[in-house]
Amino acid sequence: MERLIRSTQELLWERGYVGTSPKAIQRAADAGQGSMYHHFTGKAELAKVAIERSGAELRAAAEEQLGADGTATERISAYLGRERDVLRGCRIGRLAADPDVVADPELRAPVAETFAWLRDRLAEVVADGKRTGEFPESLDPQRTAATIAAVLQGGYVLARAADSTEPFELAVQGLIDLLGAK
Amino acid sequence: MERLIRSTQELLWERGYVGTSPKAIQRAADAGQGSMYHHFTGKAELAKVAIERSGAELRAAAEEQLGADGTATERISAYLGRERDVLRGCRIGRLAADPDVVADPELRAPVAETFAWLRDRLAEVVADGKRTGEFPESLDPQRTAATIAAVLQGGYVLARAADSTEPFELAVQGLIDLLGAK
DNA sequence: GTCTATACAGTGATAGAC
DNA sequence: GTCTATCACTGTATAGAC
Repeated sequence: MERLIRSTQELLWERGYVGTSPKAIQRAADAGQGSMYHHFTGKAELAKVAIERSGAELRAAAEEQLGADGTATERISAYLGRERDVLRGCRIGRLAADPDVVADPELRAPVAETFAWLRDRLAEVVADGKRTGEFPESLDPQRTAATIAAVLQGGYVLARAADSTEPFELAVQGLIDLLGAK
Repeated sequence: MERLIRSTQELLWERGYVGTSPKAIQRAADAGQGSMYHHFTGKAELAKVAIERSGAELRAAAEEQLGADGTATERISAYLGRERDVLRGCRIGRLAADPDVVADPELRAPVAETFAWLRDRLAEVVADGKRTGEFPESLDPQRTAATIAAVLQGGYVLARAADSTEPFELAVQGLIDLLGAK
């Protein structure tokens, strides 16, 4: 059951919801049909559990940099620059491309909540930076947070399209330039 | 044949490559099996033609704002702010999430070329803005161009995840703030 | 050029044995 | 709890008639 969830997380990351079949999950988890349908009502419920867990992992990973000691600029730079498997893309952002995920409120909810949390958390850090004078009073935390999150998600898209991490790194560096040159 | 290509463009946009079946294409195009397999060797070749066409359309649409009269700032703002069906996402960027597209050089090529063109074109406009003094000498055109493209692509991701255009608009506005506040 | 027939693996699930 | 059997259907394609 644990393996079913973890295998589903991996497959959703790699192939999305539409591209992931129950059979593939069972194969990857080394479990039979009966096992999967005993623990879960079907593909959708299993995916929901897997997405929720991936969302929690993403939040924990982001909090490692965003909640660390240091100035707002340092924390944001650490978050932007941390080790990432860029060409694999974002395990959560990837699901936003999936029509069946977006169409099903149960599946979309954990995706929506993860990004809502991330944007709020980034906005807090930006607001911290305004208090300390790192960022100008004119900077809008909500907008800036959305921009930061979007650069990461878009960076993944550009990198996968190019089959190269370069566009991701350029986009992140361009953002850091813009944030710093204030 | 024309209808086959156009239907494939629509379906790829909506459901991606993995989620689009030959049968669905035929249904949408109101064409039979024989017709499709007469004109194309299979799903992959038809998709390649469809992606190439969508890429050309994206370039033409972008050039409408980026190649218009006006300052660099005006052209970039017009491009960022033009009418978009945000919740549908980007017809090209969407394909970067598709494992079978990224894995097949024939399918990935038009996606890669479209974004390579877009980043170059944006970099030209940024360079124009440096010449006119709108942007500071310190601004790196390649990086900034990647950031702009990433904000759009990431904005789509955040918007679809939230089932709302708001995150897209916030991210774009945040970018405009950062570009303008120089 | 387009149609119908056919093929064979895979999808997503249910049923019942153990 | 897990296994195997079965099912109706779809995915992707080939073959051959018209």
